[in-house]
Amino acid sequence: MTRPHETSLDLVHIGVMAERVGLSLCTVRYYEEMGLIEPTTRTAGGFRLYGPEQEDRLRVLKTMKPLGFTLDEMRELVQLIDDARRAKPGSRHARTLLERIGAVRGEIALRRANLLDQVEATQQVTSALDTAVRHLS
Amino acid sequence: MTRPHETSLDLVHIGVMAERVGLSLCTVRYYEEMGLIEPTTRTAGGFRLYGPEQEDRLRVLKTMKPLGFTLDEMRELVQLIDDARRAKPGSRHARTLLERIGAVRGEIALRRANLLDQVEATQQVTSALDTAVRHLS
DNA sequence: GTAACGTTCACGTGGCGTCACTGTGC
DNA sequence: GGCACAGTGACGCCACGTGAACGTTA
Repeated sequence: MTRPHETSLDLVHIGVMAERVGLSLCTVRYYEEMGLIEPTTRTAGGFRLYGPEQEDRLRVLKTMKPLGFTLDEMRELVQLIDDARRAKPGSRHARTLLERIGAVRGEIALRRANLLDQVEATQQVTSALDTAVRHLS
Repeated sequence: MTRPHETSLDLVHIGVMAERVGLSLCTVRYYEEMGLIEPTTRTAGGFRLYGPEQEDRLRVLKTMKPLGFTLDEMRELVQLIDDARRAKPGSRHARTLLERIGAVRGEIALRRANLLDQVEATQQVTSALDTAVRHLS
């Protein structure tokens, strides 16, 4: 019934969106300045309004961040996903996109392996602490 | 036999040490400026010389870094380990140190859990890529 | 109308990287 | 004595955080 033209109903202010995805207002605005994301629209007074697709985008960005990617790389990735969404399946363009996606997946696997290494490394720190504990008691 | 007074023989320059532990010269010098570590001694000309115990210290610092600790927190930790090494076992001081060590271990466990969460989170990014791949082929 | 929330702009911060230039060590 | 290595500044950078001063909205 209620199909108010075209645009979605659940547009939210930056505060709500930031809270939802777990990023600070500052970060979201900075990501916009760096060209990683844009609000769906703005109010007459200039307030940013975000729709659900922006929420997805922000979630992707948030998960990428701790993997040690730079903002440039993160922009590349979300761009890539966007392009893929819009590309004609099976087309020539689609194939080159598939290749780039493969490369990105490789990068992610690498970072993931690094994270696991770091997890193991924590053992060394705790064992250093263990030594201290044994000495003290 | 060879007990050349007191000091150890294998003192190395900053370049060698940095290479060994996998930190940059800049980082090592910066850590010194921040009070996290000091060279065992210096040459007459002013070159930094590091002994094995400094290597241990740097390794601890290097493993702590990716856990997201600030330099202040890292300084606290290495100080703590130092104090523990020097404290009289079973003493009153030793007990308070043991408490602080326990707290630090808790913090490390927390960071470790965070790392593991991030590892899982990579799945979400790759699955977003998978969706794109399925769409393209 | 009044709080809470938002805007832009400018400056600060942490943890280094990067010169530039000079001084050491083998 | 020559050449790599090291020394100390000073400045630059990224990814935000932190106000200030002011406008918007439920």
